[in-house]
Amino acid sequence: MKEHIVELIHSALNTLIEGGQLPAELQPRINVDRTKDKSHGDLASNIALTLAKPAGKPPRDVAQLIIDALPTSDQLSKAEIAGPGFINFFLNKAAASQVIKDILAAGKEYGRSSEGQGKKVQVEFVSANPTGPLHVGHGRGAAVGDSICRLLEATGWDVTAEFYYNDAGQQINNLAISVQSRCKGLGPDDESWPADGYRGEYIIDVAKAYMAKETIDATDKHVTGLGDAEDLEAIRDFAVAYLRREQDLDLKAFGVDFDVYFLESSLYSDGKVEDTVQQLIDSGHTYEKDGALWLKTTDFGDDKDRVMRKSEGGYTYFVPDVAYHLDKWQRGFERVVNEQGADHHSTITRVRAGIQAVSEKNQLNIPQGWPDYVLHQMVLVMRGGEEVKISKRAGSYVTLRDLIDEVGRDATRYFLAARAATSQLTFDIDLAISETNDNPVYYIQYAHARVCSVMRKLTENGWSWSAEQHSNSLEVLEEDGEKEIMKKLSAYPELVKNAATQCEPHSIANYLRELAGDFHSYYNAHKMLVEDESLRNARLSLSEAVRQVLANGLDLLGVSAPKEM
RNA sequence: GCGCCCGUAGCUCAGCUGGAUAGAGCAUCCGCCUUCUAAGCGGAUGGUCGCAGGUUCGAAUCCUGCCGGGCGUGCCA
Repeated sequence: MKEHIVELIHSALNTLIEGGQLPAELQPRINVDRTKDKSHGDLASNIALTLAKPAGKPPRDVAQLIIDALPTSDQLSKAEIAGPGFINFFLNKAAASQVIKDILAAGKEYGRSSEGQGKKVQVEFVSANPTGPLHVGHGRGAAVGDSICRLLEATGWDVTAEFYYNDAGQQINNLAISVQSRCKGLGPDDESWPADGYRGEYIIDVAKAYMAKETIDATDKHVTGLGDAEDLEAIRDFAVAYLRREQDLDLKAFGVDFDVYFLESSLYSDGKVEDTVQQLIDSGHTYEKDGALWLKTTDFGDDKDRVMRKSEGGYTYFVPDVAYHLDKWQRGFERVVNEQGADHHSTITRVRAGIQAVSEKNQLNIPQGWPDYVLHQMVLVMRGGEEVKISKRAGSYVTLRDLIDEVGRDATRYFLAARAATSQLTFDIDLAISETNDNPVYYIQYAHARVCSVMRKLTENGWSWSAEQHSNSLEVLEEDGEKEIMKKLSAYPELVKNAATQCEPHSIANYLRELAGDFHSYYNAHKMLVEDESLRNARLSLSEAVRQVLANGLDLLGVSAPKEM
């Protein structure tokens, strides 16, 4: 519909230019927007305002010229000047209600598009170290990342959801010695407790399982505890497998699936880290200093160079990360979205610098801004009116599992995805638990259930309705509430495209809240199951269209759409 | 010090590729269940869009400088 209006304006401008009423060199970008206020019609353009100066005429005069030159359209009832020079377009009934037919015909496909052209995109998210349970911050990453995957899939991308396990490095050593200490019966208060040890209670569970020789069935291997507190290697393997399994269970409970679990350790065992280091050296962007190997990240916009290989011989964390991303590129992902916590911000410049150094040398032509990053800000957890400090070492935790158990999967997912990633998020546990009924997600689900309920009542009354038969006589829909809903429904496909392009699932959440509100309001004011058959069927068509869009939108958030509540 | 993010109603947050009187939920107050699920609806109260400049016909939105908060700024990951 927007495109139609743009074409009309375009045509009008051409007419005016040909007629000499507007200067020929105009190359305006024609902007058409949905109006906020219904008195402004359905769609509006500011074209006359932007053309006023180059045309040398007052905006309202330009608007009048354009309106007079508009070709006739069978979809408009009128176009008028408003305010300083906006042109407001009013759709006629047939054009306005077309959206209902579109939705009923498309069903689950409504809002989906082929923008991505089937190209490969990888979304990496959560990527928690297997050193403890997933906490609320990981939950935010899971909710946002999974929604981004769903949005990209809905807009025609070939999506791979990937989880990167940092199962190598110092954190894992800390985990191993922490479990070992627990195996030996030590606690955090003991003198010989390791300085960097994890103090959380869950370490005791891991130690007990190891000593009891339990078998862990992880995604890709089975590990059995040896029960030997002296065998640090065995403890490490067991602990990692144990915690990976716990994380997998949490994610499953959260409704988040991954296509690929990538192990950092595989980059070492496959020689990719060594290979990457060699390529970086060959690129000429490295140097030795103070017994360490440095990458000249300043060649790529960093404010100082960074150590790649420490003087003691180990690599710093970003080196395997560079190797990992080169691997992603080689796997053919021309678009990669990394969803992670904002505390990882500093890695971006380094990873991109390493990628560019290798790309430059091997002429890989990796774009400078590749990969994309979506960084979510911290989640502040409130409990009992106080902030809960999240510290893995101190063992102070709000786990994702706690939230799912206490608040519910749907509400937790909605809550964590409904805010812009760039904003800090305050998750008030008391509020989420005690006022469950006021949670927006139930409000949206209830709207969906209400339509289902009406449909059930319909059959109880001996009436029937079907999308095929009753989506054609919609001209009886002329209440303000009905028009508002149709307008909102027609905005959905564009919303999905924007949300996918910008990686902003929260806009879907907000939209659904508004649509549900419009529907509840309408439902309360107008009876659906009226005696008048044509009005009844038209309203049912509208309701079913709302239900469909709510269901489609909730699916993008990974939230269920219940038939009854 | 430097980099990134944020600052909008009492609280939690939308709105930010500039547009018409700044929105929602919660909280507070007043109403609505013999009627398709009241997990709902209607109404009221509540805002110098952190501050100051600038660009523009037009700024919560863009630019600059301040102020305040968060996260980084490791030969930790």
